Amino acid sequence: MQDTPQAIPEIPAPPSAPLRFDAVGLDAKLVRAVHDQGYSTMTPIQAAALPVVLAGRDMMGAAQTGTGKTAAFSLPLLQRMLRHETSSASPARHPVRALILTPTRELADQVAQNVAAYARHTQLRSLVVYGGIDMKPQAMALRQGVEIVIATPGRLLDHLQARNCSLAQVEFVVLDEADRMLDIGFLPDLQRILSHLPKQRQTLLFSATFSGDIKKLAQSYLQSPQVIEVARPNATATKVTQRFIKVDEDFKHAALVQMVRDENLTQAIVFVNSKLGAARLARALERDGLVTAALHGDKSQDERTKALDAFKRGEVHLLVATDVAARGLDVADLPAVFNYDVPFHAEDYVHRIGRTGRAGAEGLAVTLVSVRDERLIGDLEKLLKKPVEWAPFEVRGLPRHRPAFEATARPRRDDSAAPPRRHDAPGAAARSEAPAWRPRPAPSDPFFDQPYREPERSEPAAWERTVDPKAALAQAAQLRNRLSPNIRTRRKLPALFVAPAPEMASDAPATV
DNA sequence: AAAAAAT
Repeated sequence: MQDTPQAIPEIPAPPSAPLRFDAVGLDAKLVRAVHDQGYSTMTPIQAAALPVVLAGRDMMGAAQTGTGKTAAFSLPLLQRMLRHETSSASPARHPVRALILTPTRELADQVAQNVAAYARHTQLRSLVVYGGIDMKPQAMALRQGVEIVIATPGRLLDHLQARNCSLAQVEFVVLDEADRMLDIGFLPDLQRILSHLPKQRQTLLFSATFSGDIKKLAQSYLQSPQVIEVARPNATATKVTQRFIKVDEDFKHAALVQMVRDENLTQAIVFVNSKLGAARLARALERDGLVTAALHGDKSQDERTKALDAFKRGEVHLLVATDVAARGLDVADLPAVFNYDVPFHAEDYVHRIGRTGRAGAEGLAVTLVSVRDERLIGDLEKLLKKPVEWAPFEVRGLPRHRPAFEATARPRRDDSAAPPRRHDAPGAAARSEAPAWRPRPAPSDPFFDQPYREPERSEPAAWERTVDPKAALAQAAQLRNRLSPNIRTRRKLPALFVAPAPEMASDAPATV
């Protein structure tokens, strides 16, 4: 492993005029496919990654979400594969030559669709492989022979064990959302997969976030990699308006509904931290006249697919999801994201809010912070390298519903001894003038006491290339605003109607 | 603390 790789290919400086796909030596078949998708000029990450991948270099690419990472690796990868394109029908002539791994099934599907679109005019075949669905069709397709496999780790290992495919001929590996793929939960599977691959190969890592630790770990899987960072690493998209509001845990539901109404939102993803929480919240929100769907790992794959498709078609107002939906998912024109819970890992915040404000569009990200979420805010500020700005917010009236679990909650063992819980009687709470959000004495609270300190940022190494973030964003915005690939016409939603609860008739804020 | 990914 070397620290200072030689023979660094020339990377184009941030182009003053956007670089066109037909002006960078890509095969005409690929250019045609790109044009079919409605693209003509490259985003900065695409312009930067292309020559590196074409030169056969390993690379680590960090770029904001929604800036075209998938095309950034698939196009040059396809280009390289085309040099040895074969049209033989024999499976032996169609070994798996490229492997793309993703952390969720939905993302695998999405990447596969993009790859297939870019490869449509070539002889190269691609296949997506993941769990939760019948293995047989996948096995048959693998045995027929495919050059490109897009997969989640578990099912791929299954196929390897069943000898449905060999990875001995793989020339290219891509880890999408690489930092997630390298985290402790995925690492064992990943290592087993990588052990099937030849040492001699090209490895590409992509993500919007790379923590320092992961960067170090990643080095051991890469050979003298080129690191490409477009915009500040770990940065959140600047087109997304971020709003943090303080709200009592019991009033989050009401706050969410109120904001959806006030902002006239047609759609939003609502992120929660647990699968059970997602299911409960989705159900509870239905009672407010909102069409919701839950998306989490306890659902069957069929349900997951249906939920996401319905949301993408615009038939669902609110998609209540766990972090299964945090990364990579491209929902066209999504106006807003809510963090009903503050994510456990700060990077996930970046990924979550990256679902909105994509392709240069405006987006709104609202994070609901209760007392129990507060300690996570510190981590977030460290990652964002600035203190969060609290937006003023008041819940008008009172929550219409008790938390869903109230109805079925079993009495606690020592229920008689326990002090009455406030959410047992939300109405009573207000009548007795209990505050919805209890402002705590800020000066004495250690959370607010800590002076904000700018985290140290090491200078990027000489071989790191940083593209001007402003130019990058402007370019991406301009590009994707004009062209809208893969955007299906959205069915018109019925006008958003949230039945006002009797308690909400009053505009008097519940806050004291 | 949680979620994801194989069944």
